[in-house]
Amino acid sequence: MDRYVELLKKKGLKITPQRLEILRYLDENRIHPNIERIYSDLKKDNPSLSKTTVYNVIDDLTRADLLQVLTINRFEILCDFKADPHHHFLCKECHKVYDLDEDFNCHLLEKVRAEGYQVDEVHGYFKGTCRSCLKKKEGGR
Amino acid sequence: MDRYVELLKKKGLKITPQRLEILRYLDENRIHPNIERIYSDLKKDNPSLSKTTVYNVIDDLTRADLLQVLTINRFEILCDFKADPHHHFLCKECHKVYDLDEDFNCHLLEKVRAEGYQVDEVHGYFKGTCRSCLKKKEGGR
DNA sequence: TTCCAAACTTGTAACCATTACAAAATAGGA
DNA sequence: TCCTATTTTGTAATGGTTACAAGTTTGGAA
Repeated sequence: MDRYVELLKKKGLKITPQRLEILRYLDENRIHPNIERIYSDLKKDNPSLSKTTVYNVIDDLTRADLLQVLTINRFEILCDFKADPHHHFLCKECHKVYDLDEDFNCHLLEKVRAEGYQVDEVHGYFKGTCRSCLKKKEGGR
Repeated sequence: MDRYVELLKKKGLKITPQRLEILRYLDENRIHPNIERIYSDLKKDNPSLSKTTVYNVIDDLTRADLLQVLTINRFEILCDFKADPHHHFLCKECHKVYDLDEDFNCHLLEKVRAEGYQVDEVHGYFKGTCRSCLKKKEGGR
């Protein structure tokens, strides 16, 4: 069975050509495209594709944990096919986004610098549930 | 001399009441407010304040490295008075943003979990200049 | 295989945060 | 004190994202 059909089934999402196309596109093009880029690239072979659909599919797939959305800059949302968690480097000159080491490891910053990147900013964003909300949830049971 | 006057002077920015107010507000209220929050809180004592000014001042102060802008979520820009670099935790339940350990240290993730946070996502965003752009810049000289 | 309800896609219209702009006000050096 | 560049302000424009409703498709049930 197609790899992407399988991914969708596993998550209980319906199989649609649009979802398959977008999944395949993001898997095969690891360029962290924004919505506009995804839309215009796929529109070529799928003239009936709507931008609303791109938004909807990205939302669905992100909620299903098949993609992640990068908010690395304030100007656009970038989409990333989700395999192992990994970090990112945004070049402020060419605006390319590079994938970094998959681990949130010791001395990652030093390693990134050793690889020749000039690092001006380091943002670490953890997301989840804080202690007081966890407590509230337990209490609610 | 006022601490904030000094900061602005050091960066070669003109001293204006609006810039001073916003700097003071962000320094004294480490709540990572969005633009709307800054505007409405300061509007109380400065009825003539314009939202455009808040946008302008945040831009100026960020470019001068006195603030940093967090793009931790796709819905809004959060502002953070810039002291030492530090990381952030976004609670997806209450939407609070917590400051974390100042170092990009060994086993930060484990430490965050040990402190009782439930971590679902870890984003590491490095920003600067990539190797090929550095090379281009050298060549351009 | 056919049917049907729920889910999905599409296009348009609405929304709203951010930016552009021009006029008025201010800062700060001469 | 004066003058010019800079900053602030309010309004209007912009444009990415979302809401909505109609049409289409999916996939399970009969």
